[in-house]
Amino acid sequence: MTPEAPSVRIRDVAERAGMSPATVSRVLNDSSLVTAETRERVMRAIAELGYRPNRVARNLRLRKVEMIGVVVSDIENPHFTGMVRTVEDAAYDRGYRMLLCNTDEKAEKQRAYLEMLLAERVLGVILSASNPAGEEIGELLDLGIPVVAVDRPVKDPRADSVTTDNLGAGRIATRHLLETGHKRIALVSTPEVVTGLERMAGYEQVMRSASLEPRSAPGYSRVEGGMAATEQLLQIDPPPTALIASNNLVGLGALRVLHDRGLRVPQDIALVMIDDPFWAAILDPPVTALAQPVRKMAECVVELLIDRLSGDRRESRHVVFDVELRVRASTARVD
Amino acid sequence: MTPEAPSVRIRDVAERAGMSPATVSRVLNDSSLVTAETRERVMRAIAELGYRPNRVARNLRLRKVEMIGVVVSDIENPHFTGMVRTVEDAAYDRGYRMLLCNTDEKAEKQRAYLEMLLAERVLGVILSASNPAGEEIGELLDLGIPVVAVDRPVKDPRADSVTTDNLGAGRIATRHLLETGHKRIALVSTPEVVTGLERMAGYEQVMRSASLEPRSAPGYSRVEGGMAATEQLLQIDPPPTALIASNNLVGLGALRVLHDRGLRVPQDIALVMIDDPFWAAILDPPVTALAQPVRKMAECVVELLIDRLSGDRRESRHVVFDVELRVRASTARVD
DNA sequence: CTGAAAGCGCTTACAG
DNA sequence: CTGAAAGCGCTTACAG
Repeated sequence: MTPEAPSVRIRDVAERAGMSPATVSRVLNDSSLVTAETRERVMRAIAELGYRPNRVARNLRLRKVEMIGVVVSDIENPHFTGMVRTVEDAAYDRGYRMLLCNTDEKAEKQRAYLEMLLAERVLGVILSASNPAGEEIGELLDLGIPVVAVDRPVKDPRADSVTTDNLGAGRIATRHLLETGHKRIALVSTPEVVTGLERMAGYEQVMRSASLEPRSAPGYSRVEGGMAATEQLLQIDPPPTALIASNNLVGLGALRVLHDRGLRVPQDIALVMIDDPFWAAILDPPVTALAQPVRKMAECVVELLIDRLSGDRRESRHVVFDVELRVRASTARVD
Repeated sequence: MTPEAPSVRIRDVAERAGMSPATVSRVLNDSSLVTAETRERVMRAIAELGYRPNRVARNLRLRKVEMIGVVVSDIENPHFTGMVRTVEDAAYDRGYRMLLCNTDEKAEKQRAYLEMLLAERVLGVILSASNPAGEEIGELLDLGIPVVAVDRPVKDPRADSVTTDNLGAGRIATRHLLETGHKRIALVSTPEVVTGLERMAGYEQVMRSASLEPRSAPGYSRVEGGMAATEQLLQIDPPPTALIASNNLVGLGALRVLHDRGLRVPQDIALVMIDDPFWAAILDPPVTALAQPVRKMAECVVELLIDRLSGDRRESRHVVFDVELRVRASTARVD
């Protein structure tokens, strides 16, 4: 490695080629008004010097950055991983790059990241909010940087949003279990996120209309949390005959505990999870799941963003996707 | 949204505060040589105008960007997801941001992304190479941007690397099955990546020393590929009594096919997978796995990078981690 | 078709 | 402690 790689600049290339920086810039930007011969000379100089344009300078000059910020609360949650992947794909095709931020469900980290994205003047932000009321969201919008909320809406009405019908998901899961003959149905909830609260509300509605008492314990969106909550719910006397897991991670935790306790699924206790990660169908036993159309949602998110970037849509859009019940062995009727 | 949010600049703040831009800059950068009163006035002006510093300009001026690039081949593969997450954490703590790039195992995408990272003049790059011989790697290093290869080494000797003992993994998996009494052991391979080739080599070595014929089919690192390869291996006459899956995704694919075919695991056929994703222990049945210390590896990667950034280590380092066999039901001895 | 010049929004060495 | 000035490395409107 050379001591201090003296970055070669456009000026150096210009000198070498016997041209002005303006001309070199034109060559680099495929301007049509440049002779084939000039282009040739410039290209040669570039190659000889190993010149690499500095995009930071370009970005400053053009006052824009071909980058979008993607802020999620847990990149390890397959739900978000799938989202991120789809967004990356779509963004790449359009020449945008992705700045990925993981907030760990912390308002403070969200704040820090959004401020950074704002300072970097990214083109747009896709946000699964840890703090839906964060002021930085408004500041981004003030600066003309579009924000698309995904999975969870944000407070600022100027942001677009793409969400799923979480209330519906909670209801469908509960109804499915009622129809399978269960009455003591408990919920491993994820109450620290709105989606979890909505799912819980759906569950409680259906339970109450069936004159049943809702019971839940918080799993906090992690495998370990799901385990602890399940342990707790199994203490209830008499214990539940069915569990609803509010997301895939707490679902996995729940299943692990059921296994550890030697409980058979679905004979001793049934299980439904909201979310349908790619490994749900191959668990022991395959788990009945409420699938969110993650791909479609991500595509919708990108479209909304692109739309804002290229056009001048003024009104905000809010798209809500339905979930789909996929019945598997974990809720098979036991006669 | 205002038509064209007229970004407020440091100069505007200076005017408002009756100060020079230099002073405002000093306040922003916590320079000690500024009066409390001046600071006060500047802060007020900032608040009144809703000023947000433009980092692109700052980056240009300082000729550095507090950002590191992370390039992986498949963000959806839990192996990389865990890696990315750990790296993000460590980077965040140190004030660096992460530009995440997904190459989809395509040399062309790798090239495009590395060029972008180079143009953006990121501080450093963490790379799980799709193309270990990519020229851009050398170009980054030429520019003084450190590169740490992870999971797969790269050709340029100036890059650091953090890998696992894949040859050993292939061997251990095979030996474990031999010890469990199997002879017809087949491999669902991932030959499009070096790690896969090494694992295969380990498998073949052990098979040959036991005078057994190695048999494998390529799963190309995806669930669907794993399914196809497994179908193929089951055609062999007589069929294998045990399978080794070269990574977690093809392992999941293999298991799915075994289920679909009504084959019992391990009674009809045993399964080991290299990689131990968080859901492996709860599959049907729990799958024996070779765990890579993903967390530790990621921490090591960050350390190597930081080390290069802060110090002036000249020689490159290459760290190799061992895998750990975790025996579960999928390879239980069947008597 | 090409160049000189201005400017994107910051920071900092140099004076005072 | 504060300011004027130069400069980070580009791009482009304006002349020619």
